[in-house]
Amino acid sequence: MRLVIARCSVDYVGRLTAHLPMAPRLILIKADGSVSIHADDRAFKPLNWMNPPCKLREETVADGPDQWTVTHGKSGEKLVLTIEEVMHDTSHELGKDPGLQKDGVESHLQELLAEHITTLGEGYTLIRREFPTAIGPVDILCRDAGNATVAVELKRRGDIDGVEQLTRYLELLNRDPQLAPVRGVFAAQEIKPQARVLAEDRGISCVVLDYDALRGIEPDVLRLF
Amino acid sequence: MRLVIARCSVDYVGRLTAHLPMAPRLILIKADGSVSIHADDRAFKPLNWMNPPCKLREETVADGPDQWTVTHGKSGEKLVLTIEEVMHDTSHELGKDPGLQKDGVESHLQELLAEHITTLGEGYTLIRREFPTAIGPVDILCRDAGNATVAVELKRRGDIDGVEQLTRYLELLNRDPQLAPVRGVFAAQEIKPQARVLAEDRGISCVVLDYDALRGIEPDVLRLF
DNA sequence: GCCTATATGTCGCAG
DNA sequence: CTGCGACGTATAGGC
Repeated sequence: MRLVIARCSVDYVGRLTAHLPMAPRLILIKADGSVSIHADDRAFKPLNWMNPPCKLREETVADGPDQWTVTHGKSGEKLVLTIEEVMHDTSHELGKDPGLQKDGVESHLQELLAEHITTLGEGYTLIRREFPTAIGPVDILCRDAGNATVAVELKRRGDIDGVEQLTRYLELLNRDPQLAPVRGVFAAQEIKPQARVLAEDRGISCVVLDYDALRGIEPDVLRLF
Repeated sequence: MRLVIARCSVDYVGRLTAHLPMAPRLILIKADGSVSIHADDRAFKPLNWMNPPCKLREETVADGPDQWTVTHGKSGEKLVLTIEEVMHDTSHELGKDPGLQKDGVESHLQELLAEHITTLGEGYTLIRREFPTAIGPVDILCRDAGNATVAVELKRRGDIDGVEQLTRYLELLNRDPQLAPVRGVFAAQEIKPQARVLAEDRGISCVVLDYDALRGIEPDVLRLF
C-alpha cells in the first residue's frame, strides 16, 4: 500500500465525466493496483477512484507537473491525475487480509420469525422457509388461522423494491390452484411510508417486526419451561 | 488527515456485529472525525468504518495493547480497535476540498430535457419537473401535441427498475381523471434490451437521449440568434 | 431534522 | 457473462 499526500487535480472519464480542481489530497494506491483519492472528510466514499483490475502509469513531464494515468482494463475508464506537489510518499507491506467476519441479521430475522410465526397472527402455521418458485424463493410461506396461504417477504428495511418482489411472488403463487388464494404480508423492522402505501394499495398487509422482542421470546420460553 | 499503519483487530457493533482479526492495516482518521480501516485491496470500500458525526477516544492500557473506540453520536454504533503495533503514524493538513464537478448525471439530464422538451416530439409542452405523487415524484410530466398527458421517467442507464418505476406512476396517474389518460415515455442515454422489451410490452415508448446533442442545442441556439 | 432518490454505487451469487 | 438482490449501503437534495 502506497500513501501519497499531494496537491493534485483529477479528471475521470468513464461512466461519467468528472473533474477535481487542484488541491491537497490523499492518494491511496493498493497492492491490487486500485487507486482512490480521498479528501479530509467522509469515511466511506472516495472523491474519485478506480477499481481493480486497473493499471497505473506515472509520467514525468519535462517542463510541467507529473501526470499519473490509471486505466481500467475492460471498460476503458480512465483517471488522470496531475501532480503539482508531493508532500508525502510512503509504501507499506501489509500482506493479505484475513477478512471480515460478519454476524448476519437478515437470516437470523427469518429464523426467528419462522420459529415464532404466530407473531403475524394467532393460529398461523409455517409451511416452509425459502419456499422455492420459478422466480426465486419466497422468504416464508405459511397458513393463517383460516388455513389460507400467506406469502411473507422479509426485509430489514421495507422499501418499494420489496413490495415489488412480493407482488411478483404473489402473482406466481396465485396461479397454483394448490395454494391459491395467496395473501401477502410485507414484514420488516422498518417500513418506508411509500412502501406502505404501495403495499396496502395492492392488498398486501404490512407488519413491523421488533427484532429485540422476537429475540426475547426464546429466552422467555426457555425460562418458563 | 491522519494516516496510521498498524497491526490491529477491529470489532464493530451496530447495525450488525462484525470482527476483524489482528493484521496490519491502514487506519484513516479524517478531519471530520470519521474513521475507516483499509486492507491492501479494493479501492472503494473500507473493511470497516464509522461515518461522521462520530468521536474517537484513544486509551492507553497499562499492561496491554492500546484501545481506540469510535462512537457514533446518534445511533450508538461503536467501533473498537485494538492496536498491537504502530508501524506508521503521520498527520497532514489538507484543508477543505473544492469538491467534485460531475457531468452527465440524471439531474442535469432532467434539466436539459425539460428545457428542450420537444426532443420527445414536436408540440410537446412541459407541465412540470418532479411532479409529486403519493409514491414519489415523476421526473417529468408534460403534454404531447394532442394535449394528452405524458409521464417521463429519466435515467442515465435505462434498466428494468426504471420501467417498473414508470409503470407504478402511470397506474397511479391514470386514476386521476384530471390527467388520464397518461402515456409513458422511458428516456435514457442507454436502454438495456430487456428494459426496452418490457417497456414496449407495456405500451411505454423508449427514447434514447444523446447527452452531447442535448447539451449542444443551447450553444447552437445561441450561435444562431 | 427527517425523508427519498441517486450512485462512476460495490459486492456476491446464481443461472 | 448477466441479472438480481443486499449492503452497517453512503450521500445529496427537498420539505
